[in-house]
Amino acid sequence: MFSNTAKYAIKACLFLAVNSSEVNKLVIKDIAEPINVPSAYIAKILQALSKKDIISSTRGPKGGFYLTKNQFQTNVMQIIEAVDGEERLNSCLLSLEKCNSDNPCSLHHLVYEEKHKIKQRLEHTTLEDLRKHIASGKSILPL
Amino acid sequence: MFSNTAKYAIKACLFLAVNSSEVNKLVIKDIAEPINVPSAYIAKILQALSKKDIISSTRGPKGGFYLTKNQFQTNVMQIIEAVDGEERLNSCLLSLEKCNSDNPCSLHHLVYEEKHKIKQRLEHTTLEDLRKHIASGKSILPL
DNA sequence: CATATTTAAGATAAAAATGTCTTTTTTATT
DNA sequence: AATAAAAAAGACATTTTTATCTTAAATATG
Repeated sequence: MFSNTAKYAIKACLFLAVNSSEVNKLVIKDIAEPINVPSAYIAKILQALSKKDIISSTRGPKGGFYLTKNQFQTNVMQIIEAVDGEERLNSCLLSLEKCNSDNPCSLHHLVYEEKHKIKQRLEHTTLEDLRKHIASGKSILPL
Repeated sequence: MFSNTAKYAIKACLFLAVNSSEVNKLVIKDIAEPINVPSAYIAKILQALSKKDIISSTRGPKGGFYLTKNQFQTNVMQIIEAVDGEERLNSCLLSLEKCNSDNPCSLHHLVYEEKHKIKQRLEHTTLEDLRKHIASGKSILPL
């Protein structure tokens, strides 16, 4: 479905959404530990996310990672695609080059509809949505 | 979702379902080429599937791989689990150890229902079902 | 301006997944 | 019995993913 790296990326963004702001930046170590991802590795991922403008960072003392107001509106799919690329999530279950409803592979009908729904949900769910969800106790943060 | 190896395994089983029988065994080369998987690699996968009794094989001249009548009733999930293990498909999207509806990770509600449906379908779809589906032109074999 | 703190960048390493090659075992056929 | 055809088994190689380490650049603060 998606890579470990994508999971890590989502975890980190979510952690930022809950715990950071432009005036409360978080240093790598303070992200890596609670989300339980090796810090040198999450550093690389954050770097990539920052390059793609999904999160923000500033260097030096008092620096760190954080989300701008706009970045709270990033949806989960954007995070996944930023690290995994478009291909991965859209590829056919049997790796048929051109698998679609007109030319379906043998598993197409088993998953198409649900996969589509999941994708829609990921696209329509923003970090802010998830943050609220956690704030109201509907899901848990422990990562 | 699942590994490349699992895709290959499904392709190979499906190809056997359509093209082989106890009296018409297929040699590795005749499976590898049409499904477009390196023959030494699919050989290893077939070996593993055979060990788990998902497909059958006999050695020597006139030998090869095939499905017994019972084996046509194998469902897709069984094939996936045979090569990927139970863990992979069931693991939480954010790798929470114990993620369930009582203790949901932040993405749980976005995917749970659909993922469950997909799993059910994979469990309820047998090679024989897929074979019929292809025979009646509802999906295509080219793999 | 010097220093300390922090991310950025780049190089390297380890592990896992994918792929290949060689030898052994089984078995049908002559 | 000898031979040839096939899978089984095991060793090895490559690629991709995951992880680490080191150095450079930026920046706040005294």
